[in-house]
Amino acid sequence: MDSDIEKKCLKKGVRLTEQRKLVAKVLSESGDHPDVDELHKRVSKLDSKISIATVYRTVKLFEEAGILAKHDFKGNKARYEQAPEDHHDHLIDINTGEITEFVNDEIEKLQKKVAEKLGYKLVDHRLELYGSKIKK
Amino acid sequence: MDSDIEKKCLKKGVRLTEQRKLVAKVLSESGDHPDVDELHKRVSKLDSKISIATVYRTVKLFEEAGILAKHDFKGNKARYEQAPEDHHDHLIDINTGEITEFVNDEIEKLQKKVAEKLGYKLVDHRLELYGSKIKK
DNA sequence: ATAATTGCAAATGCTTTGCTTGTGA
DNA sequence: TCACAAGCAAAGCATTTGCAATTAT
Repeated sequence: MDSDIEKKCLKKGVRLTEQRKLVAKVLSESGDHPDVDELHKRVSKLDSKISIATVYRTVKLFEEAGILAKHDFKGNKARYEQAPEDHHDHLIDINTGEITEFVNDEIEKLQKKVAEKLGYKLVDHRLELYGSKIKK
Repeated sequence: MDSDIEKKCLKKGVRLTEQRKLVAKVLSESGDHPDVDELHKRVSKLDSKISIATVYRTVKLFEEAGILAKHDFKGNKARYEQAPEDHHDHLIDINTGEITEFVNDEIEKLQKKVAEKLGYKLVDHRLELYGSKIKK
């Protein structure tokens, strides 16, 4: 029943407390990209006493350990998702907020190329598409 | 001596006050991407009485009028630049914070294609590269 | 045992806002 | 003139932090 996240904590030497296990559990069962408030709400159903400060501390810790990915989409508060095996980017529906993940190797390669042409080693990047659904 | 920004204000019916003119002037003379604090500092040299609230209100107004572009790069406060004629993206030096602008039509096209394949009309996007300088 | 973690509330940092006075068209 | 803008200080919002009590290893 241990989540992937718990395994990663052990590997990284992150102490596993009851609260951290719950945050890990909720996040590994979330298919979406909740913000801290939403995360706190979900975890509170399992432990009504957990404080939001702990949730903040936990996601920060997990993010620094490479266990979670943090996203600051335009106009929103920070959202989190379990750090994916394989990199992906996001398309955000500007009307509903719905998030779709996508991968495009060609864009990835071009980014690297652009950085190198400018004399940089590409260390990180952010690619977000904002769009509205085409009705058919 | 009127800046481009002043002309745009007239065209958009934005009332031109002394303070707004100064913010416009400073921004059109800035080659970089200052945050509000920095902008306030620069404008204060021309009018020591201008309040930072006015600077905040002005950049928001200008942004909504399409006169300025706002950027929220990772881990930083909001930065502004004069809205460019021709679209460009940014590469941020993770060591120095230095920002380099770039254009890559191929990436632009691919983004549109990706969005369409997912059933969306691309309305906006954000592409930021984070890198470290390659010494040679 | 004891160093790390929690909960709480207070503090922070950036940004916005209410209100009174000042001002551009 | 008079609707709108500026200045100031107070409020807001997401996030962080100090501290005393609790807990994992």
